[in-house]
Amino acid sequence: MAENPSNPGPTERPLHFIESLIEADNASQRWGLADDSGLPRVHTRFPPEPNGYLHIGHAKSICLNFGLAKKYSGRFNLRFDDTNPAKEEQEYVDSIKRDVKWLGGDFDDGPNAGGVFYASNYFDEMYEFAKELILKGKAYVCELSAEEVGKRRGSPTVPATSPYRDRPIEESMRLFREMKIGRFPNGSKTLRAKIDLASPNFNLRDPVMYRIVHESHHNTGDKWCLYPMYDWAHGLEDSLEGITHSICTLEFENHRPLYDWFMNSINEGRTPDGSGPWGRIVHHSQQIEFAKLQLTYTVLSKRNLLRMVNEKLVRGWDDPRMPTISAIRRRGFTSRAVRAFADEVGCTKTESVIDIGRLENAVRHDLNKHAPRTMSVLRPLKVTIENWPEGKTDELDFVVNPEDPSAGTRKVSFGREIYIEQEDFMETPPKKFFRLAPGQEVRLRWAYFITCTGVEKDAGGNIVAVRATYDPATRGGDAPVGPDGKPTKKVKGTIHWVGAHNAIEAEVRLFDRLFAAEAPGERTGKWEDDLNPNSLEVITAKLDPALASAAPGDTFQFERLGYFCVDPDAAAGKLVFNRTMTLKDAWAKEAGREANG
RNA sequence: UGGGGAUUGGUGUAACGGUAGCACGACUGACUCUGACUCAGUUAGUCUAGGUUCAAAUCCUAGAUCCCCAGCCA
Repeated sequence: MAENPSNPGPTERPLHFIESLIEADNASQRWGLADDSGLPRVHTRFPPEPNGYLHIGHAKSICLNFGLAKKYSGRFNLRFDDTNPAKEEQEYVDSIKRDVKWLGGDFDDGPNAGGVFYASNYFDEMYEFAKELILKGKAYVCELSAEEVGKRRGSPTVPATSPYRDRPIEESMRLFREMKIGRFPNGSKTLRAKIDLASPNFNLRDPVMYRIVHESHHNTGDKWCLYPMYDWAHGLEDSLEGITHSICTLEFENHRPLYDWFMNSINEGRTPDGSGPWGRIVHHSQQIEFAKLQLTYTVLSKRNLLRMVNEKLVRGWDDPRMPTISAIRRRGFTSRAVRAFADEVGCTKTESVIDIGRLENAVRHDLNKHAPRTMSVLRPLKVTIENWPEGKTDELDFVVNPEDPSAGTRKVSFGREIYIEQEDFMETPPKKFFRLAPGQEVRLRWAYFITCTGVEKDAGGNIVAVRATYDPATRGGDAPVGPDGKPTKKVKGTIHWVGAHNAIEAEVRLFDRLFAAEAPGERTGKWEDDLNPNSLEVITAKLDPALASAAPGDTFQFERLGYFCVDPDAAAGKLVFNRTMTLKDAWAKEAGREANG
């Protein structure tokens, strides 16, 4: 993760609203001082439910939460909010840990590590707190079925009802204990908070705190058949971990009154020194909501991503076309680029949709600085240099990364037969086409100037090969210098090439956006209708032989084409590359303009 | 027809009663052995209507539009 020291890093940007809030808290020492650093306490967390793979939207949250801990010398926890055994799996726990770590969220290592936690490890404490609420007359066991509760829910102006609301405390206590030891079937009873059945905020209409689920849990096994609901559990998790700023997305704004009600109810009757019947006051974190990330040309919901995987619309969770963290990692995005992107798009309460181009640019920007270059040809066209001797080769210097002088140079081998890109040749070129054409001279990068002398076609009239002559005075790609010290000739175009005598072949997977519409599903109501049929093209390319030793995950720029990385599918003797991202292409734009008049 | 939020160029995002700024995109141009990168310039905005004020994106009033909420999901 070492940044180039010559890179000044991200420029100063103004504080966003959460940072302002934290700085105000720090100034007033609202959360006290940390024992180790003596600095104002800042403790954040990322609390995923392990029921799916993390995606780029989660990345924004991870970068936000970890970034705040880092910025204010605080701590960052990874916490699995695993309160629903029916949906959660160990596979997801493992993938989430890997993805958070990859993004730089160092939850268990380094100065900001807070640790990894599981809501399910707090079930005993939560159970005790629940009994306290029953004792305080703030919770009761309800025997309405889910269906009946629905019917009795009321409307914005009509209150809800429950016939069990005023049952004696002792009775609720007895039933709650019996719920815990498995005496009742699923759905037969719940523990409900006694708040306000007439509240216009439905979350306060006596919400369920516990439901009975006879199902094995990935962490606690069969110890429990009683599972806490999100609203009840979440504030307690934050409290137990000493979280200062409990950051979540906008849809939880309506839940904040409930979050606070639970904490205030627990603290009712508690004292700072623990005197009195209920003990010491517990920590009450502040919930803060921000707008989650939305992207053009992208579907970002766990439910729909799961469908894409299950219905085999993609090859899996880590199909490089997916917006999951594991997919973009496989595709070759760097976590550095994702972090820069997350920082650039900011953090507000405005629900905005970010142009996917911003993410793509962040990746280009990062890889431009770091990716070694190669010359590789995706769609080969053979060129024979007629005035180059048969069998002779020439070893020429190639600059590994012009953006990074320390990367140095290496050799590339030139010969009588080479491959160039099909689209770098036109028999009848338009005006601003600076590449190879009959009678037209171009530079072969780092090699020689060549002039096209002829075209070979098959019976169908398709171009199958090209003939050319080279200028021996241009070795290395430099035009000869005249007596005045100036180049004697200039060419407008420089194209890449690879020697036919030593090129290696590899599978290359060309990805395009998974969706062809800016807002998938907007047109017909079904995002499936906007799937891009051309989101994957697999070709066999002619590569720079230096790539023969590349290992999975290695990233390169194929000059003039884009960034490519080795896919894990690669095996000994069988290279597979993913196209991470194309380069910007001003010529494509120009050519498109000409085509459209 | 209840409650909770939001609204500034094409897209994001600042400005917290005192010159509407920045980034991305787009468009020009410069540079270039990657039609890349980089650099310079241009473009374009305060949801609407009233009001307060010397002065309003900011304060007040009324309205408009969009998002969230009636899971024993999170």
